[in-house]
Amino acid sequence: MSVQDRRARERQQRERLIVATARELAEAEGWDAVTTRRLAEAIEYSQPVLYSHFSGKDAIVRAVALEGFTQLAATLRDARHVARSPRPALLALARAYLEFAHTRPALYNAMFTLAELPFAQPDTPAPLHQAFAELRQALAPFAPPRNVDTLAEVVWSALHGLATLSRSHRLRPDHAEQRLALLVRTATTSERRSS
Amino acid sequence: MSVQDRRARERQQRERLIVATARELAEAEGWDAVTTRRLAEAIEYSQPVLYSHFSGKDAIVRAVALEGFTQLAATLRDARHVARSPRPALLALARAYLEFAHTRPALYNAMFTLAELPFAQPDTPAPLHQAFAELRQALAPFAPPRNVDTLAEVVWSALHGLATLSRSHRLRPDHAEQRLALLVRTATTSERRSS
DNA sequence: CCAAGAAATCTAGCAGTGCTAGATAATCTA
DNA sequence: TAGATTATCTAGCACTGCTAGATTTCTTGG
Repeated sequence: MSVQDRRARERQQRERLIVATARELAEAEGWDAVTTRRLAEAIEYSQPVLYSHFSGKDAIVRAVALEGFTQLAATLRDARHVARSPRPALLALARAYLEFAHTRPALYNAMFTLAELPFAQPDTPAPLHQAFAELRQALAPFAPPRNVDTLAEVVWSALHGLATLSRSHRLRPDHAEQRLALLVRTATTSERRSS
Repeated sequence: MSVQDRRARERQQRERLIVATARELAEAEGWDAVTTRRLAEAIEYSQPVLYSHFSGKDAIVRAVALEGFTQLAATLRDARHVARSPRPALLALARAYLEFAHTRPALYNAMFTLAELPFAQPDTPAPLHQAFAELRQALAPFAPPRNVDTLAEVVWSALHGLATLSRSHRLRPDHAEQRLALLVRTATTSERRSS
């Protein structure tokens, strides 16, 4: 059985190579540059090899997106943990979110517009749930327990909207900090836990 | 000179036909179905005719998007005017925005993810400015004059985020009303004009 | 160590895409 | 009505995602 083990290991490694290469190519030249031919050439295999790992190009994008959610979750966790009190923690998390979207636009795009990954559903992949959980945690001190999820969804929507709209040049570029401050202020003052 | 006038008129009419057909095809079967061939066939002309009106497919999508912003602005204005006091007006506007995005997903997609239309810039097309102005008006009673634009940008981001995330099944489907209520509540209570 | 079987990989091609050069048809002017 | 201008189409290019069938590589029993 050792032969099959080795083969499985090599397959897995090559699969990781495909996903990593797709991500790098997208981050370097945009998703338009990620064609099956270019991707195959970059990993030094022929096109059909891609289809022995993934059902199609969509599935590759989805894999990149999933990887992105793992990274985003880690980024948010780190940001949340540097601050000690709840409000600075939320501010740091929000800032980290927007910076993630801004510095890795291709990856963010895969996560939110290219790939179709169900979220609020039973079969939600773990990384997605985890990223949302970070936001939820950061907001818990500011909402009555029953409403934390709703607040998290709204704040997440706001962050996502800020990220995408500012990316498409639809928000004033020099007011990012004001928007962030306003968002955190409203999210933390309107729904006090004690209410 | 009457001949040229008639020709210009016919050209303009055909251009409108192209844009309308593109929109209808997209709303009926999604943007993937809007290929230059199918579009040409639908307007009963050959492909190159499209390129005598538009520089490429992108420009057609952009025209559809622009038309969409005109409609959105009108929808928001109507919603805002049915209510008499500021808060119900904002609630109605927000609801109308989300309903617009929900009932016309292809059009909304063209407006916000497919087409590249600069916004917060000197050469922003009028319909875009107008749609934003409606939101601005609805929020004016709830923010100090200096911050209206910032508040409008954040609320718009939240609405856009709610629209796109719920469309990709990343928000709990049965909590749309709670999210809307929470958004309006926070937007209207945190930044009182008198502050 | 070698031949047969199995597994992995590649070559070549399909149907579709956006877009365009050059030929053809329709229209207007004199 | 002939010539010039304008409008339109046919045919094709280079690209896309994807796949059937040939080919090579590896594994294993004798």
